[in-house]
Amino acid sequence: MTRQPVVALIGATAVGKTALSLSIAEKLNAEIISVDSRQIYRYMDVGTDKVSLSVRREIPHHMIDIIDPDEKFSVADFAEKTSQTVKRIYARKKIPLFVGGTPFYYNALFHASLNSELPSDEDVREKYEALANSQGAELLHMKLAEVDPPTAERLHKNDLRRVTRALEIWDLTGKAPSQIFEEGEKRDYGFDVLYIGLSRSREELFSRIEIRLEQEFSQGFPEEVEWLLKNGWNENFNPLKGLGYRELIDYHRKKITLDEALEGAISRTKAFCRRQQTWFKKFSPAIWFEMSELNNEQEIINTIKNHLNLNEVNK
RNA sequence: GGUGGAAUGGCCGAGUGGUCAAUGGCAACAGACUGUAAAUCUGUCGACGGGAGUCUACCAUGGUUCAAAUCCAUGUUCCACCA
Repeated sequence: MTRQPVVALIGATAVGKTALSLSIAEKLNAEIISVDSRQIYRYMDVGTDKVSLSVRREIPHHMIDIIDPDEKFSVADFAEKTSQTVKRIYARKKIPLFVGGTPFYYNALFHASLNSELPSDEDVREKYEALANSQGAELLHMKLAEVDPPTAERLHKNDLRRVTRALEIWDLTGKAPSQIFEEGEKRDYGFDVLYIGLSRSREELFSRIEIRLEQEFSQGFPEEVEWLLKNGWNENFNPLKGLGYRELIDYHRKKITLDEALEGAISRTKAFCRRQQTWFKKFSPAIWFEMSELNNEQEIINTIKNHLNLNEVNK
């Protein structure tokens, strides 16, 4: 199978992916595919730092504004839909440029990390969640240890999310997840990625996070959340548990002040930034560029062209 | 000037004679991750050491005691109330 060479711009939140991606997309006549688990949702614009509509008219962006905050959407949905999008972009004789900070999604799309067949059922999941609520997380973990010792061993008993999901899979298939993962076929989309990693010092990243959130808070983020609440969305829907959204919901409920909300959003975003870096460290092949060094854009573009075999054409 | 209260590890804060290198939270750092992933979860967190352990620590100094973050005295700083 010949693999399709593609390029993805990765890096922690606030490193400067977006600005650079626009410039690169313009020069390469590329279309951007957002790899961002929150920009997927409509009506969440300020807090997710979406590119403006007017810019998106100039440079097409995909995987943004595709569903409402209460709709179900999984990594598998993302990977599936995205791979279709890539085909359409190529059909148009343009280049896809992946940009975003959701490592989990990259993992599914480029590293064949997902099983082809893996069922999911809301009701079954809720059954186990309810069990955990009434009987405690430990009991659930013990139950998992009975049906799938390796997975129970791997998962901490407090990690209810994963323990529940493992039991859900077992319940629906009658097989141990560990066995399915080992033997089952993986979803491979046939890409050959090169990661262009953008880096900055922690210190710099943290200060950029602060600045960005302060701006968002003064430029409509609180109002955006107020609007979402008025229209029936709340923290029961996962996307509204995101950075800043959760805090601003508390603010609108008068549980905390606006300053406290900002502070909370900042510190949670910093923690997220660290988590992203933990993932990205392991992404390969990757070439890292230090963003505080100016004028490495041409070098990045050359690297991209090289991977996509666009270089020799003009020479 | 008087009276009362408080000073704890980077920060907040619990602890009132031994089981205290000191609960908890925050921050910081490291990590896990198969359809919720901006979610969810874990570990480290006084210094030195692989560890057993050793040392230095609860404002300062002195004291009581076999033993003090905890009790006493004095001092320093801060807060509240009264003048």
